[in-house]
Amino acid sequence: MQLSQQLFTKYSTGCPKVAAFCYIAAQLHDYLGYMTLLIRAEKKQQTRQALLDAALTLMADGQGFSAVSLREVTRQVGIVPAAFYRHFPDMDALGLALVEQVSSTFREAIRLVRRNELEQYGAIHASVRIFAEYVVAYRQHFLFLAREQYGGSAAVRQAINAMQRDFITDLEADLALSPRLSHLGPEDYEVLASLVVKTVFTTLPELINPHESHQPDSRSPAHQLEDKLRFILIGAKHWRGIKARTDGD
Amino acid sequence: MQLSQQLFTKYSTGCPKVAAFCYIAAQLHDYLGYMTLLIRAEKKQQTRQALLDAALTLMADGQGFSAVSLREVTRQVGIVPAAFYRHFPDMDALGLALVEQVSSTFREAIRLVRRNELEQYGAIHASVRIFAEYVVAYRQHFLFLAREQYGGSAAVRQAINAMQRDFITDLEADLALSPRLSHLGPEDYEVLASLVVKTVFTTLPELINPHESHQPDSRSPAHQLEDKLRFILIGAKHWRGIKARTDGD
DNA sequence: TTGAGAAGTGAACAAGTGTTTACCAAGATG
DNA sequence: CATCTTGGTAAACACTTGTTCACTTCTCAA
Repeated sequence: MQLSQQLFTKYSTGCPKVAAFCYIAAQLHDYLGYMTLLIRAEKKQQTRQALLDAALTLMADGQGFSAVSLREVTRQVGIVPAAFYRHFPDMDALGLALVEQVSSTFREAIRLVRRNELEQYGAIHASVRIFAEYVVAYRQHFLFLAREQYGGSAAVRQAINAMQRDFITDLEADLALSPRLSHLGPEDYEVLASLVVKTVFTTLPELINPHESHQPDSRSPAHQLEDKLRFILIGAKHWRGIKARTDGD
Repeated sequence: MQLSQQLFTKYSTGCPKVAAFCYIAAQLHDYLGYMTLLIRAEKKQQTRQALLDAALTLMADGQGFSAVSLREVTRQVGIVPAAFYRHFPDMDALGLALVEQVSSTFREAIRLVRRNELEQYGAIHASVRIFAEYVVAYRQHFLFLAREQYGGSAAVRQAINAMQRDFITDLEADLALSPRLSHLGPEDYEVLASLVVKTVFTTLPELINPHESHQPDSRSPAHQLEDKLRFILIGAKHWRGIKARTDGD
């Protein structure tokens, strides 16, 4: 590392014993934990990430993002409140960074589900299972998403909504390619995609806390989500356009 | 009113003139504005209601319930912070009272929709229209519901979830009576009811703020909700039980 | 090697918060 | 009539909050 070499060259004065000592000291220095070994840019980003994680952790106790104070976050990270401003101008800015980060893990989840769909097309069961596992693995991220989609901070809320709309648009394009749904009109795709995405979003809390909202006599949250998507897609398959309005449902 | 009658009987000593005067005085008393005319119990309840309304009003500016402070609420009502404790032990208690109140206006909305359903069965269009109008009329209530269903206060969140489950149970029983859906299993009813209720809940923000989340090129929120419910119910009609799982959707 | 720049410090600031206490005026009650 | 009850008051309490400022280190590059 750079630091160890600096130390090494700084104190090596020709004396081989001192040189050897310095070498060992430098080696030691290299393994003393991140606070001492990182170059500035890395260290800064690490602190920034620690701030983001701290915010998520504090939210996990049940409170919303807007109830998490700047000081709490810095306290959790172990820096002084003023240092916060070296990374974000605002708690809102931190919230937006959080949205960005969380939305990318959501995208990754979708990518995983899609890859599965390509292998064995149409398996809702497998898709939901993969998605549910991913949600559990990234609990905090999805908890943030679920809680703040209608939450207190207007900026965060809007950002999440924008992200959701992106997902809807993507899914819309996807659905339009399906030969099974070629009988739908362009506006039907949009509504259908919105329905699917919002159904997934509302199921997030149940997927995250299966114990909290799950009654023993009913199906598991993942199983319920499966069935819900099935209801929707069967409905789409039998959709007959504008006429269905008076079909009697 | 009770007070006027009290006054009337209290000072009516047999003399007709006094009786007449007291009657007029009592009448006058009834119309002198709420600060001076109410008996204690009524006045207390009125202040209590003012506290509840104030909380809703403060939330309408965009912040979540848990971000509304006790002092803000009392300030808005015009009483001193300490007086809050004459009505609620806690802000959480106020939140729970709010849930109760809001849930009863939701019940009223459902009652209206149901009555319409009886008149002309199966008209999703009319049902959604009635519901949407009601939502707009009681903006603040439904905003509270939409925002706090996953919001910051754990107590409020749980109360709303319990309420939602009640709705789901009711709808479940309703669906089970429909001859069009007699091919569904008992667990299917539950999932279907949950899907419908949650779809309605997630659409609340769009119904409340049509301008905020509505893109000009797509259908109106109410129209979208109609179509979503139609997708779901058509799916239910063509549901073929457990076999549908491998039907290829 | 020196100097600029930036992450983090520590103390101070004016607000705002929830809660408690003693007190008052007025309705309810005997 | 006097007495108790109670909704509301005023002031104080011990905190916490966001933001600022001058400061110390320590990096990195010239």
